[in-house]
Amino acid sequence: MADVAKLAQVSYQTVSRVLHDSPNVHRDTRDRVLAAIRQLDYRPNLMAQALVTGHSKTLGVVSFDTTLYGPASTLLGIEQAAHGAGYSVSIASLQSLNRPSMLGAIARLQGQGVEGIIVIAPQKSAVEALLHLSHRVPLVAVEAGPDESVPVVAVDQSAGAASATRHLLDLGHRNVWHIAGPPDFLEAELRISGWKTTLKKAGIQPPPFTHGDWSARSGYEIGQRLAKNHEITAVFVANDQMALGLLRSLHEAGREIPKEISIVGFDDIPEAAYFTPPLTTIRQDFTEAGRRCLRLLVGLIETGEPSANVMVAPELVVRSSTTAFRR
Amino acid sequence: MADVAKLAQVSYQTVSRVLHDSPNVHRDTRDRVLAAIRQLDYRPNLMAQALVTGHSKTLGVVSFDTTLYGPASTLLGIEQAAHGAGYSVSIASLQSLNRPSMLGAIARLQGQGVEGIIVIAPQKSAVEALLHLSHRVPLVAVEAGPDESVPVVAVDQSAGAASATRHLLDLGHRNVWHIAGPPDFLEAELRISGWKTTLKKAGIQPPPFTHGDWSARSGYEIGQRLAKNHEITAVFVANDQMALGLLRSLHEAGREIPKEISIVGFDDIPEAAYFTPPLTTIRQDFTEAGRRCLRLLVGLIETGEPSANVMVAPELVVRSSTTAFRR
DNA sequence: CCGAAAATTGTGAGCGTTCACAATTGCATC
DNA sequence: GATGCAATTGTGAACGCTCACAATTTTCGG
Repeated sequence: MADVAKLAQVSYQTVSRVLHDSPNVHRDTRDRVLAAIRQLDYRPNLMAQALVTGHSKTLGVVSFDTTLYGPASTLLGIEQAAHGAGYSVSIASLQSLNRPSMLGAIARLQGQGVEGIIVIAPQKSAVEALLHLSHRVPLVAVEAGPDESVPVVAVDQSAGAASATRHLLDLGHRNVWHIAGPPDFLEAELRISGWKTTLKKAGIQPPPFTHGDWSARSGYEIGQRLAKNHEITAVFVANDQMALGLLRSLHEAGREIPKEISIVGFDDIPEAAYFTPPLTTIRQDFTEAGRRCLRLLVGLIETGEPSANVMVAPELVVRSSTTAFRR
Repeated sequence: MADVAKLAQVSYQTVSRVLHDSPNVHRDTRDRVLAAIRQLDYRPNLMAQALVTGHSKTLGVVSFDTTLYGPASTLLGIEQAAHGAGYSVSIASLQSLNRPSMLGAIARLQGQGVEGIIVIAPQKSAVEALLHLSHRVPLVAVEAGPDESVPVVAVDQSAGAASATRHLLDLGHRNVWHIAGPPDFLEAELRISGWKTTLKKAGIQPPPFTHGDWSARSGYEIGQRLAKNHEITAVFVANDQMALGLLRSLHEAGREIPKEISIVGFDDIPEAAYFTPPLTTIRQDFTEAGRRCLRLLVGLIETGEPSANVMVAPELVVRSSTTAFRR
């Protein structure tokens, strides 16, 4: 900066003024400084800036497995929105889901001087760890349930599950079976409850269900068991990958989809439309959720405290894996 | 830090010494300082540290679409390895693939004070933009081809394509068709050349091929055309998503897989084993590639200049989408 | 053409840390 | 008991920037 000042024959302060386009600097001076900046290809040192102002303009994202479509898309949404809002994004991925790991990741980010943190880790154990934070940082969580202490952006899982179930019921199915996500996941729980509630409202006793682990493999294995039960005409699966596995095991068992069994997934991953058969599913707009998260967090940072939790509505996408039940 | 010094009745310098466990500090003093640090829950300000040392211990990752399985896994590998090496990771995603966008992302990261940058953007246009960097930063690219000017970590695409093709040939197929990736992608090009070379070596004239865009949709559309050609008995598809689309269109056209047509994909995404039928494919270890990248970059940063490019070997995974050709 | 307000520019200090020294202490040696 | 050397601790300056204020110049009503 001193070099620029020298070249433009002004003080370093004036350079700083030009950089922040403060109003009280003469046109000529500004032009001279700007020229010097360009000539020297000067770029302000953000670290120094952050040191003195106390604002790093950096956000942290803690996540568990960014390999999955959902978290990856959310991260993308966050990054894009952050860039738009003038923030940069630092990531810290969790190796395991215990409290020390979560606290460690957050501490790491704080040490880096982030101004706020977004947590993408929808496991109950992860959310619980958030309640034991010593240092107060602005923090927003994705899909962390309606907890009082942490602001949250979430897709309305329960509504999504309900509309999946209702869709199947509307098609004439007498009952809807369910393959759930892992018990530790809030989303899994909410989808179970949306499914159960819808069935009960229709006067139907929810059949037993099994927990998968989100993977196609687990859907496949659970499917092998379900395939033996010839009462089943409709299954709501808690995510598209497990639905894929289910599709495969039913196919192997010689059951025709959707003629014999209708299936609804959840997420609408890009591949879902090309499964055999194309999967009816519930679309979640992960990227939008990421953007909302960011807006919430920036609000928290810049205006102070409060902000209402945000709910993103999911949407039923009907394809060929569901059809009317003919007795 | 001053507070800690006061509480421990030493100078700030001594606190700094304890923090960096320099050898020449008395046991008692060290204990006193450590106690003070704990009592005040003091954490050094990394920004200040970075400002004075010039080392931010931060790396940047530029990527185009972290929503895809490959880049997402690579990013995960990078982050984990970075954490292990004491670096943190900042991300910048490209909105589009032109040079200004790439240069902007890099500039943004540099402004943040990153010590090195990893680029995950295997498009030719992206790689080309890297050659026009003004500021010299340690930089490593993933899958950027054997370019002289940028160190690269890559999976041996050509070898992977060759082993896919050879596998099909070994099964007795007289020819192997190909669905390629988008022309702008180096990986797509290398897979084409691996495929062509293998065919030619076997004395076979490579049939015409089509470019898809990696998506299941494009595989589906190309498949609809291929389905009409009854000469085809084997197809090597440049990625698993397009293979999924192909599977679907062939299925719709009533062609049986693998009885009538054998198919090999590329990537081995987690879902590939549960396609109908389970997909024979070439596994790439993206996470490992990410780790290697990081090692390369840290080497570049810490030791100075050189370091050989790294090749990661892909691996053929045989499942049920391929079978011996019976004339 | 004077004085005051406005516009423009410059100066000193400090953000939290490390570096390069300088200063002090302890302890064994002669 | 003086001498020297290692071990330990402290001091000033600097990293690149912004803040608060002071100093200077310009502008303009009367």
